[in-house]
Amino acid sequence: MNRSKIHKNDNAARAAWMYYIYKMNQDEIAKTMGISRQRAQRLISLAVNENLVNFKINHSIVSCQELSLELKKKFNLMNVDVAPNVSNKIDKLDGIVNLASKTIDTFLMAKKPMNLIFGSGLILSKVADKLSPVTCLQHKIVSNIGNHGPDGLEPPYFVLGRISQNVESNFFPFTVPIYSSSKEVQKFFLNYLPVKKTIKLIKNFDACFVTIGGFASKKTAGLLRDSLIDDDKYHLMKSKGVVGQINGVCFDENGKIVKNIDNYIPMSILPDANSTKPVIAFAGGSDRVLAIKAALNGRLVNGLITDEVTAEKLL
Amino acid sequence: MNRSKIHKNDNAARAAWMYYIYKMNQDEIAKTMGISRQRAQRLISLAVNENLVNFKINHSIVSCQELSLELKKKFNLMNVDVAPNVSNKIDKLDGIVNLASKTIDTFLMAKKPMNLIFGSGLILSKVADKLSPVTCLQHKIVSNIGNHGPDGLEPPYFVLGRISQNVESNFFPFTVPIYSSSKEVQKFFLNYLPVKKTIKLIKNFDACFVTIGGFASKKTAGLLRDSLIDDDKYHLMKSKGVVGQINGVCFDENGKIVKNIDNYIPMSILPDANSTKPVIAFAGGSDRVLAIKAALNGRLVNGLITDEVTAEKLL
DNA sequence: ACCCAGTTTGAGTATTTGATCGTACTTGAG
DNA sequence: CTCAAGTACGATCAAATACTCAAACTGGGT
Repeated sequence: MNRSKIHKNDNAARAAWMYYIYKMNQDEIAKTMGISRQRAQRLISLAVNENLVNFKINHSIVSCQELSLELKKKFNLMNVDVAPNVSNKIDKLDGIVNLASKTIDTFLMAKKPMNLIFGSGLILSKVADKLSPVTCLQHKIVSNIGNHGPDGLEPPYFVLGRISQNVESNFFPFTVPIYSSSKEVQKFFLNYLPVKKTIKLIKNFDACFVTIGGFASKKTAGLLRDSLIDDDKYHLMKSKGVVGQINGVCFDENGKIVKNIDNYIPMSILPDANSTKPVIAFAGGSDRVLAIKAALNGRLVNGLITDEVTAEKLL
Repeated sequence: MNRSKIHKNDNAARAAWMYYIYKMNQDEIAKTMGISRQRAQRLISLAVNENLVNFKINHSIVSCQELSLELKKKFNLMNVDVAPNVSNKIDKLDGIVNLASKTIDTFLMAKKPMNLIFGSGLILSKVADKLSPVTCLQHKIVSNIGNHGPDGLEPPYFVLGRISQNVESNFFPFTVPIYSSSKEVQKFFLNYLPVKKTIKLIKNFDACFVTIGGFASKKTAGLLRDSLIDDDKYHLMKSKGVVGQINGVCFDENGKIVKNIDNYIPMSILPDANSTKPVIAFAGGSDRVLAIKAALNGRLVNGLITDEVTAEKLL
């Protein structure tokens, strides 16, 4: 962040204080700051867009709270949050994203140094964009999914880069392919010193955040949609019982990892099932219910942030 | 909170979600919830009034942060927060109140059971009104200032009662007069079993929140204004070097407690000076600078939440 | 069943906010 | 220094939001 941006954000934050805390209107703010009303308006909306303002709803809506308690009990989870649902016109993910970013914010605020592991996925990248700007040099922020696809391309949702837009910390990308097609390539990377060091960080994680990808149909399978795999591989995987994936690691309806898929060796290092450290999934949508349920049953994750409709379907 | 209020708040929270998180407008919200637009508007403003919505500004305004660091250093404090200043038309206390309520919220959210001690004063009572509604039966919320004035009246800012409007917890009022005019009365209360028990809780505090009252002039001296003392006593106190008070306990410019004021034995139990536990004062206003400085110098408190102008004057 | 006091409701209206657009200013390359 | 591209600005207008008030609805008491 450069000096002028800090200065601008400073003014934006001040305007936001006046607007949201002191409940002044834009005219008054403009007068106090000696600027035009429009400028005040723009500062306020800048503050909101830059995530300088956080809206937190304190009241746990009864139905959401009930759902979250039931989910906690049924799947023996540490951490469940359910965002209330809304008309289907609105992107449901916004609610999950909001709760998720708050959860991550609290981890980032912690004084105790931690290794925080981030996977990949649409929701996670949206969450990354919504994190509050903070400096937390005490932590290490590590990716546990490769940073290039089969053809060398950056994968569609490169979460670490987005986090670093808002958060000042120490970032460790995972410099391997998302999956490798041969044991030789896999072996090379696993023995490559920088990678070995990152893997050590990942294995010593304090909290891990992932999304869960569905596999129900061609349209809803993220791996396929993002051209990380082709049609043939998709069908092969389906025939082996794959119902979902986390970071490209595929699992069946019991949440057991499906290995031995020809030419597909996912390189992501996931926490072991039944971890005692928080492994929190952000996921929702009816096309993912099966995948989420499988991941919970297999105890691949022990925390979930989802939306009301998905929560109901999981029960 | 009765059932119908919970139900109403539920709807209010839902509307607030849609408004502040999903960024829907009132028309859309009304349609989704099947209510009129006006009703949607009322639900949103209800949510705000009932503190169901929290506005948090993430960006630490550079000048405020600098002030807070300087204060921390100069007075060797654990905890300083400075609210940005604003036109003098607006009540400056709002900023302090906002930061203060957030600080207290985090204490209330803590899982670890604590004895949280609350004093008295205008700011504290405003803070109490702004606390987020939570249930925290793990804590004990204790008053360390008497609950009746010299003539038996409830003192003007009865903080505990206000807290209990928002917070579900275990409350322990301090059932003594604010001050007693004779050693006999003092003795009686100090030996009265229920009071003894409360004193034990107070002495075992985990965090203590107070305001600092000024003494600069007749108009600004809270004790006098609230008719807890009369003119004669005010002048007597001034002549003994009193510059401020916390919970009615008077101190001089070095923060030393002034005792031996005829017929005035304050009954409040304050933490010892130099406490290692957080003792946080919420105070601002130019008429209190002297009092605040004295309290900080005497290490009667080790944390301060104030506003920009006051912070500057303290340095 | 009826009444009354206190709420709640929605239509109408005033105020506030957000978006558009042409102009002015800033910046950086040549 | 000049020009082009991009950015910021404020006037104006459309949209959204907050307020007011009279009518309708409560529900507790007779």
